[in-house]
Amino acid sequence: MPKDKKLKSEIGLGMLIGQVHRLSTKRFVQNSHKFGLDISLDQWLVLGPIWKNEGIAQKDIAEYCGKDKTSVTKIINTLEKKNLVVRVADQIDHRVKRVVLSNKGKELFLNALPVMEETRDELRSGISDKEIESLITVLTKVYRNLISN
Amino acid sequence: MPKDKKLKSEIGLGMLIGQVHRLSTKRFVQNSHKFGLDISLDQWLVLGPIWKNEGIAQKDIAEYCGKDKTSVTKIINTLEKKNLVVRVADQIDHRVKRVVLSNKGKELFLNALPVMEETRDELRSGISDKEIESLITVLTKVYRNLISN
DNA sequence: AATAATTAGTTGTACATGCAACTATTCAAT
DNA sequence: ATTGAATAGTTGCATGTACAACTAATTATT
Repeated sequence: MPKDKKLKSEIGLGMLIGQVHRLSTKRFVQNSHKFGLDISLDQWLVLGPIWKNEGIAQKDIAEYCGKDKTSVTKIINTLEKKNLVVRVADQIDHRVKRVVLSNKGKELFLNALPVMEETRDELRSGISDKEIESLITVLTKVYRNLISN
Repeated sequence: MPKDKKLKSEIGLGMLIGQVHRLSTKRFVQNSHKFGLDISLDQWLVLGPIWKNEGIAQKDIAEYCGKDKTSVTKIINTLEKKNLVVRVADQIDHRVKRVVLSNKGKELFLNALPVMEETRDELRSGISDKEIESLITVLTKVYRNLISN
């Protein structure tokens, strides 16, 4: 029996989004293993803003990723345990901690780019740019409905 | 600064899906509190097939919800702690456990229907049926790309 | 300057997911 | 009938999220 049997009957939108989210994070990890790496999608997402903005504060990482500050704290704990990033206390404002990539972190980030691309291509396989665009457009509307608390 | 500032710049599709997923599960819980209930979206999702099919086996719940069997085990643990469901060993096949709603569980399920509807309406606010339909169509294609292991 | 409010980050708890390894039961093969 | 494979479910571990309560540092108020 095909795995998508249930899909033929009505799957709620919320459930569909949940499935796609879960499966795509899973696929990313699997692909990272295929490339000999070991990084989760969320770790990658947190690494991104640090790459783009060396010494970014955790608060800004959270905003950038749309994650809770506690989630960011814990993901950075993990990244620090893996020696991918380092926390540096801000000299002026002693509350903020600035996060910097180690050499290992930089290397991993670059090596993970193809993982991202492959996962992206797999997701979009057989789907036209136009469809993806409309998907993003509507999903963005849903997103806007949700962020207005 | 508006919360959706970052959206103006390019947000990856994967990230967008993650945000929508996280925010909608959050919203569901918030709405359940507004209705004086205390249930998570995933607990609700697991309750659904049990409602439709009294005495369903955990394996079938997992398939129905698209969840891992271990996730189902743990969610049912939670539901059982809350006295919403009961596990009953199958008389014929001693491996399978059949799950049944308690009266409290049935009551909660019915009371949570409006929570579902409200959350659904909030998600879809200002979005046409046609757009939602196209969203589901494309998202289903992505889903199909992902389930083919 | 002293008090109060805000802000950045952490910690603990509860919940959800995925993987691997495990138990127990049933089914298949010879 | 016995051995071996498959199946249903559980457990332990690592990861991620949300909320509340907390610390420490900064800013605002008076």
